[in-house]
Order: sequence, then C-alpha cells, then structure tokens
Amino acid sequence: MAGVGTTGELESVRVTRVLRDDIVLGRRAPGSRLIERDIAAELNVSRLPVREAIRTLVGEGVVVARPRTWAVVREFTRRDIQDFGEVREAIETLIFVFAAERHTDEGLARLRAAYERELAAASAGEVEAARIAAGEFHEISAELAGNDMLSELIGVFVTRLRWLFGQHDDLLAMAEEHRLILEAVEARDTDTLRWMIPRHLASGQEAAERRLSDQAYSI
Amino acid sequence: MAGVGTTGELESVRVTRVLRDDIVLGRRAPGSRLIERDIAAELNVSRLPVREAIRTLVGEGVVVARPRTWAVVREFTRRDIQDFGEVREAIETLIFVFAAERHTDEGLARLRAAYERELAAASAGEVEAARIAAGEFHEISAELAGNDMLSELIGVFVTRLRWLFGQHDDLLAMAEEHRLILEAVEARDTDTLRWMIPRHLASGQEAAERRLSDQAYSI
DNA sequence: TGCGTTCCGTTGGGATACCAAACTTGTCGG
DNA sequence: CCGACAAGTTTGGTATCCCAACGGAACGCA
Repeated sequence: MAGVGTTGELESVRVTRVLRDDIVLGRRAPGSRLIERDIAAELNVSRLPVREAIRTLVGEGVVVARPRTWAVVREFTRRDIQDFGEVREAIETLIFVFAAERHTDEGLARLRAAYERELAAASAGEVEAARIAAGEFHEISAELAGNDMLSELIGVFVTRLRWLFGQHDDLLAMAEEHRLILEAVEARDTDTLRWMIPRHLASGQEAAERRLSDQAYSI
Repeated sequence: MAGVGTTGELESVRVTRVLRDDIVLGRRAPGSRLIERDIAAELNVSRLPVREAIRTLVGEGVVVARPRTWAVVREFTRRDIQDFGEVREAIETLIFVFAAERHTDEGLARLRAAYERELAAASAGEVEAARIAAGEFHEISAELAGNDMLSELIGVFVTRLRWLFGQHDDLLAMAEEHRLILEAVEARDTDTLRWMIPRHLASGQEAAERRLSDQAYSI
C-alpha cells in the first residue's frame, strides 16, 4: 500500500492535510471540482475519509459544498477578502492585546522563536517555511491570550490565513511587522497594539486584493 | 419507518438538529456519552449521518470528541463561559456597529419583527419561542452587517448562544435590552452601541455563570 | 491497602458494495 | 434563443464486516 506505516494518524486527518495543502498551494485551483470517488482513488482510501476531509475544509472556509453535487474549491472574491479582514481585525486585536496582558515568559520565548524562524526563512527566501512560521506566530499568540476560544477560532482561520499569506509577496516586510508586534506584546503595550494591528492586517489585505484583481479569480 | 416523508431534507441535517436540541434543552446532560451505534438505532438511521452530526456539533462547540472513543456532551466551565464572552463581545460589537452603519429599511423591518416576536413570546412566558426569536435577532443583525463571514461565525456561535440563553432567566429584561439595541441600530448610533453591547452581554453572562456554580457542571 | 498491569469488551475509523435521489449537462424542439 | 426533457454523474445513505485503540475492571504485587 501507499503511505502506510506512518503512525497512528487517522486517514481522514491525512486526507484533509493533503487536500488543504493542494488548495492553499494552488495545486487545486479555485472553482475546480472535488469529486469524492476520484480523490479517494488518488489517495488510495475509501470515500469516507475524503468525505470527512471535505466537510472539515468547508468548515475552514476554503471549500464550498452544496447538497448532492460535487464540492468546489472556493473562489474568493474581493468582497470575501474584505469581510475576512474586518473580522480578522477584531479577532487579532483581541488576541494580541490579551497576549500582551497575559503572556508568561515561557510563552513569550516561544513567540520570539516563531518570529526568528519566520525571519530566517524569509531572509533565505524559503517561502513556504516563512508562511508556516508566520501562521505559528499567530497561533502561539492566541495561546498566550489565554482564551481557548480564540485558539479555536484561529485554528479555523489559519487555513484562510495561509491562503492570504500566499498572496503576500514581501515576506521580509511581514516579518518586520511581526517584530513590532512581538515587541509591543513583550512591553505589554496594548495601546500601540490597538492601532498597530489594523495597519498590519491592511498590508497583507492589500496585497491579496491586488493579486485577486490581477488574476481575476472571481467569476 | 419513522419520520420519513418530511421533505428532501438530508438525514444528517435532521440528526444534527435532533441531537442539538437534545443537548441545548438539557435532555442530554453535559458529560453524557454520544455513542454512534446507539444514536443511529434510536433515530433509525445508519451510523454515517450520526457521525456527520457529531462532527458538526463539535464544530459548534457543544460536543467534545477524541479519536476512537465516544464523544461526550461538552461540560462548560466558568472559564469557558468567560472566554466565550470575551470573544462574543468583540464579534457582537462588530455586528451591531456594522448593522447600524449599513442596514437597509427592509432589513431593519425584519430585525424589528424578530424583536417583536421575542417580546410577545417573553410576555406570554413562552420560553423556547423567546429564545429562538432572540437567536434570530442576532442572526438578522449579522445579515444587516453585510459581512458574510460574520453571519458564518454567528451561525457557529448560535448553538452556544442558545445554551447560554437557556441559563438566562429574565426573558423580558433580555427583550428590553434588544429594544435598546434595535433603537440604536435604527438611529445609526454606533457610539452608544460600542458601550451598550458589553453591558448587554454581561447580564446574560452573569446569569450563566451563576447557574453554573449552582449546578456545578464542571468536573 | 494502594497501585501498576493485564486483559477483554466496547467503540470509532475505515473498507466495500449497493441503491435512490437529485443535480448537471447536453440535446432536441418550438 | 430559450425551455423542456433525457441520460449520465455524483452525493447521501444503508448495510456489513473488520481492525486498532480505548476504557474499565479484574488481578497481582508490594
């Protein structure tokens, strides 16, 4: 058999990861069909894990499924990105402000480590590694915020986040913004964070919207 | 067979609704087991729709599932309710402020209709009807906010919301608070909303926390 | 008695085969 | 050009079977 013998990992989790990466990395284009049987055959599994994976990705907002037809990779419109940004601004402000108020030394060290991984990868031009580290920066911040619900939310957002980051060209600029956030969190400077976050998001947002109008993903 | 012939509704949707109501209405207690085979037998369906339903409810945050064991109805701790409140404050503020800025006359009329249904039900002592109308008040507000992502979020939150409302005894007080919100939205008075929402949430929050410490749901 | 270990029944994850409902799509006729 | 219709696809669901992993209780040991 194919990838057997890895670990006790559930097939549905594996399939989810494969499909998610396919989508985020652009190997499955927005609008393309996700047909259970075909995917099951490709990955040497039954339709069941594929079904679960598709549900999960619908929950993460990168797949659209209507009853009794195929699901498709979601096509993000300019409007979707704008909506996402509005919500993200509120959530991330909450996260970083709470993180500033509640972080421990141990947690801060992990946050700094993620930033340093991101910076190193960005400097070396390792695009995917930088994006993953950037995602972790956000996830760790949510943990520092000491609010499980925020972590849960970020967990769902992070796929869309990866998609957005995929559109964000200037990795070094993003790392620099994360440095400023890191320092504000360390100094417990919530006032600075409250005006900094919207700006931070705006830069990634603009890049995504620009890219979108170029490639005309929307219908 | 049992409830066949209703409509083209998907079994998984029906099962989800049944389980959700069981949980929110307290017919399935926090901590009680959700065993696929048993539930499937109870509802005369196969295990698949039950599986999907449980996944959905995990997504809505009212069920906890670990791999390869039974799922359980979530036990909310005081901390969970506090975390939820913090996030909800940010999201709902966003919703009502945007609703105030962006609502149409038609939308406002629907919001008022929901409020009036809530008030009527609360006055008549129809608890469940009042709670449903209160939930719709929030959902319609999210629509008025003109941000699909907010609607999506509320859609996920609404089950937990119903659970919280289940702890909220004074239906008339809640309806009165919704009237104040409704008026502020109508007047596009965002400043008032920004300080009103936290107060509105706090009242429901307190009731939930009080009830929790009485019944000692947590471990 | 207190505690770690072993063992067995239970339970979910997955595979396979099959069917019905309904969604797509292409075709034909007005 | 548009709508009705027919054929092919695809999902949702059922029914079974199997296995690995988990939970819990009995057991043995210190």
